Amino acid sequence: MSEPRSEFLRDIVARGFMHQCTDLDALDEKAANGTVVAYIGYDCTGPSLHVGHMVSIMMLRRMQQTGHKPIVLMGGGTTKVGDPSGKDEQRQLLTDEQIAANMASIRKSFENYVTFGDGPTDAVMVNNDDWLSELQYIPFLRDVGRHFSVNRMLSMDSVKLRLDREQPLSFLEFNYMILQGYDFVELYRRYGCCLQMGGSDQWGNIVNGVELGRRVANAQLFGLTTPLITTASGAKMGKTADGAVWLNADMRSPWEYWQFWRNTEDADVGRFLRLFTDLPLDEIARLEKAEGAEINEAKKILANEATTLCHGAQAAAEAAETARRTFEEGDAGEGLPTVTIDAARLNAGLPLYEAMKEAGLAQSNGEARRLIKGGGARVNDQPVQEELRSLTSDDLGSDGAIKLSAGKKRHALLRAE
RNA sequence: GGAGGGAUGCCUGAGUGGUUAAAAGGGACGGGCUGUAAACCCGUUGGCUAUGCCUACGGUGGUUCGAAUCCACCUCCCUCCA
Repeated sequence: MSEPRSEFLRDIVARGFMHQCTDLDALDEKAANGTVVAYIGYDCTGPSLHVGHMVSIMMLRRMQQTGHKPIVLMGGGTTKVGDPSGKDEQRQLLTDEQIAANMASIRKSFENYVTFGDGPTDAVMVNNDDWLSELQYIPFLRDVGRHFSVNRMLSMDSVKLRLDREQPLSFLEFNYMILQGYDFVELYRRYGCCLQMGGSDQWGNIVNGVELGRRVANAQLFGLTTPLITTASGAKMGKTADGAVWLNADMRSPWEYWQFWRNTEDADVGRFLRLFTDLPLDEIARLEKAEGAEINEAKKILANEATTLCHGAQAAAEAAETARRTFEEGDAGEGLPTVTIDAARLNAGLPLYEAMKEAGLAQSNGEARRLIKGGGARVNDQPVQEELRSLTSDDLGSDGAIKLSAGKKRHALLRAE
């Protein structure tokens, strides 16, 4: 197809959100002529989403901005069943209260990206437990199961891969695609939802839903997937030194969030600006042209924009200022993660490794000691030689804090009281 | 139901009685070079009250001076046969 007619598709194609679509022309037609209701499904086993979810979250944002209605589907029902995939990571069963708490927490994050409400283009959040838990086995098999050919299910990638590798596949798992397909039909009936989006790994499941909709509801449904986002060096995006980059501020501070984006590889800057910020495309084109060290300016803009969306403009500005003082002036930025310890311990001489552990710069004393031994630790920007160096009140700077560093990028302030 | 094979550190995967906190690779972290980038080179990679102690090779018991390694039972997985 040439240039899409609808603003929605034009926007997401230009920004790199498009991977595959079941019927791009027909969807374009529909989006150009009216409001499209679309959904993306999320797991709710945890209280927060992370950067790996950002592409789909931004997708919903783009939708709403171009006049359509996003639905956030939470997999409360499927969570209850428990996903048997992954051999050492069987999901613990969560109680209804935990699921409700997780949903509420995730919804708070979403509120930064889409507007919830009752209007025609307001977002809604729904839980598939509302209908999945009501299902009755025999009627479900008769109404929905009859439309799934086992022959075809066996040929689906997700299944075939498992079988080819001779890995186990439980019947429960085998049913996942059916339940997911059913979600789509249910959302169509309840909200007139006609588009499901998701990562490229969801393609098979999405197509199943589209098919099922045609068969049981005679509906024309659409599926659209986003590409899997990896960094230019091929790594899956969204992990750092200590795990996932969560969106909730209490799990990952805005400062760390800002740092995550600031540390983007050169080759990814343009792509990420298009995907993860609202900046106009022509401005991004200008920014990504920067050569050499100048690209760092674009990275700062990326970090500012992404952090503003997630944590607000003030938090982003504070993180940027902390970064400027810490990295460009070699100063102890006020906004660095700060831990407070008992002054008595400092007076008595606090082993550096212990302080580093408590400041979150190392997971264990041993790791901290290795770090020191390897020359990666600094106190007030002075490299540390002795592995058993102790901190005392003499190390306190003029601002009453000791700056601890692990490597060049991870810093923390230690205050006594 | 029968026969055989397997379960090792973050992951893959060696190791079949002591020198094994466990080869090798990956990943991750740190150092060097840089631009808070990539690539490359080097180092580190169980915990602790740290020249020692503790925990660890699916689980529980046992044999032995000594077990990831041998035996018994259990759990889970795979293959073949019914």
